[in-house]
Amino acid sequence: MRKIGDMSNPGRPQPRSQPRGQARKEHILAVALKIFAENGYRGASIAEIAEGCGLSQPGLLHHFPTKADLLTAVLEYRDRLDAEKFHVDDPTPGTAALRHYVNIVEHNAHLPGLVKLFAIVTSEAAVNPAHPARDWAVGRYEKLIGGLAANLRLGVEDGSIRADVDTTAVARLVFSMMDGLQLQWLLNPDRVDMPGLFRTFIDELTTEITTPDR
Amino acid sequence: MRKIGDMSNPGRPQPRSQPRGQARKEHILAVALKIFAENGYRGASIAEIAEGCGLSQPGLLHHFPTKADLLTAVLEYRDRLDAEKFHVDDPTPGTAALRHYVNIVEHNAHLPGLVKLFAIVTSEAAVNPAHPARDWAVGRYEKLIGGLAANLRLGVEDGSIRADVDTTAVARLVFSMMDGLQLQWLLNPDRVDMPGLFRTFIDELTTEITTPDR
DNA sequence: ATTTACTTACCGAGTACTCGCTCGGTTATT
DNA sequence: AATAACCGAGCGAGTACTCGGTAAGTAAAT
Repeated sequence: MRKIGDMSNPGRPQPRSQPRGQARKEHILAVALKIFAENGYRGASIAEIAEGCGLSQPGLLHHFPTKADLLTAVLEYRDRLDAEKFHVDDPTPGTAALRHYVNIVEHNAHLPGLVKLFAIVTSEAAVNPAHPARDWAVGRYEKLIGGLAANLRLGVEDGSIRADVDTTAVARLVFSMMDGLQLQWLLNPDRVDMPGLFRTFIDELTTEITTPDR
Repeated sequence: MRKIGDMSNPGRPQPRSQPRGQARKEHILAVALKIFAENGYRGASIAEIAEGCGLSQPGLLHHFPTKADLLTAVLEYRDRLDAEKFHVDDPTPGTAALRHYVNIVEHNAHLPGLVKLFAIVTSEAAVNPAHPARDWAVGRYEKLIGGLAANLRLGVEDGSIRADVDTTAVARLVFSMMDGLQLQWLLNPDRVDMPGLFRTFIDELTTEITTPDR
């Protein structure tokens, strides 16, 4: 715990508590994201990231003591930002939850850097059990799938979704489709309409799992 | 062209034409596959592959002059083997083509090494335009999607598949689902029933695109 | 208001190591 | 005699990370 708030001019909005290293840190995270995204973990070098920040190598390592620390900081930072933007923890019962992810995919279509980061890091972690982001990747899927499945279960309870639907299985399919489409889109952004394809998938899925009117 | 066959003992079945370097080469390809699969292109080292073959580094480079050559040789070798095993170019009209891929996914569930190789190399290529396997990845999707779409179009022509189905879009969705499920399965093989999930997806998809009986 | 004590934010130089790849040569096969 | 199949040694570049230091800022004590 540190006491910082009570300085002489409380009126100034000021970056809040963090003196200035915080701004530098966020800058580093932004640069690191881009370089990790295009080269993966092993392919990215601390030197390159440092240079992109106008720092020396030891200068960067002052803020993030190891390369693995830097990667996990980038991932956590992005997760935190995303959790704020899309309030993923709010309950959105039923098929509305599915439509929510259509919006996210549309949003991601304008952020290839982010998509690349998640694609490459997830694959690396999937393929190499010792990868520094392994726990992150496993936990991320758990969180995503658990959250969507919970929302779908709410839909089952209120009767809008058929009772015989395996909500976890559906959630897995949804995120598989998201990730698979991202790969094709990154390889061929002009010919692959990622949001459009995902939307048709979600539309068909929605009509399938919705309780039929009688 | 090389003339080798006419040696003194034509009765022996012998590995066919290639003297012995061919056997060594295939051994190298098998070892390289495993190491590329678990570390990606950049993360894998020629030294490690050579050691796994009982060769020195220059000894390996005698057979494959550069690292990129070795990777593309591995990928082409696998493609050739797969094309022989699953005769992908045979026309299998209609939804039978979809069921064919269910079999392949079931088969892949016993070959995590292969799945890893394709997952990591595809992601690397998707994320980095200068990746040595970029053309391979783009061309592979083109071939897979084109082939499946063509088979689906046959189904449209013979009336078993609805005429308003966008066959290319459906093909893209199928392979997206394959690749996305592979990631989740690699991260969590015990909890993710990859073939089962893919089969339910294909089943639902099949009923959707089939012409309704009237 | 100034000194003292401490922390933060860096950098230059270097360590020990790995990387892909080459050169010059030897051995085995045909 | 010719070619294929190697290997030992080494090159130049890059790797993550460390060491020892400096300069600046901050907080409390005087």
